[in-house]
Amino acid sequence: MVAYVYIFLLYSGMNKQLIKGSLSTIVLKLVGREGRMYGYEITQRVRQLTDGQIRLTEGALYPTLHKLEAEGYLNTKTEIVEGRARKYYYLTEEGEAITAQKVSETAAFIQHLQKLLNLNTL
Amino acid sequence: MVAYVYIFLLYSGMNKQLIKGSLSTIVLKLVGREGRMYGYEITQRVRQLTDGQIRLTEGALYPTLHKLEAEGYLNTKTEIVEGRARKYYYLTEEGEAITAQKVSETAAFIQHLQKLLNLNTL
DNA sequence: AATATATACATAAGCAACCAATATATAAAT
DNA sequence: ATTTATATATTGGTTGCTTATGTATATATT
Repeated sequence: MVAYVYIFLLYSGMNKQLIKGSLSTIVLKLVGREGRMYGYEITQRVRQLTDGQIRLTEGALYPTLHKLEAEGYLNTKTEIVEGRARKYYYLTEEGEAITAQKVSETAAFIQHLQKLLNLNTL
Repeated sequence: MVAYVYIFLLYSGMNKQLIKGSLSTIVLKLVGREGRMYGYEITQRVRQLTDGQIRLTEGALYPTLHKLEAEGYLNTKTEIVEGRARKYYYLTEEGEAITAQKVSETAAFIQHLQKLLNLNTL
């Protein structure tokens, strides 16, 4: 007799739409605190720091990185590592300033959200 | 002689993009805890609870209310109060369930965001 | 040798959510 | 008479994200 075990993987779908405007802030902050990061590394770091619950897709990340670079908040340096190109991103001075500003705005917004949703009392 | 006082109102513009997909959650939660609310009242409550820092515009609110009603999460009852029509919104049973779910998802997201932005240590 | 997985960057199409502006209308205040 | 506050609603536009696709190399598996 053979026992068949059916494993149902229920992908929650709850992963969706949870970034919403805070993506550039997250990217800037991560790059700032690690000194330099490349795109793929950022996706993995976000996944790791959120226990796999937030998955940063490339379609969202790369346009955001390019935009932040165009705005003068990030600089790049491409290196070849193990046969593959890696594009490292660094904060510019302006990038450091805007990061601090964006992080504090997000912190304020979180406070408001907690008040509106009665999360303070939890 | 007449002294003209020019008052320059500098609208910060920082009000922008601060709702971030949490609008329907906020609306549902507020209506749920007050029992019933009408649109204008919601805009004023959000403004009051956030010390004027989050301004919920009508162009965002009314489509959201209509959508939540169409989805079966809100019911309405129109009353005439002091000559003006007021459209009160109530949570349906489904609305109560989805509110609890959305609030806990938002709470989880806030936790992730705080970790990514190093806000825990503040 | 062939295939799959992980690494690494990137773009295109499309949709949902939000903002700014506008519209209508009544009541109260100046 | 005009402005402000109350009250609901729509339209047009933009941004930000998702899904899907594309390219390419290195490593692991079969």
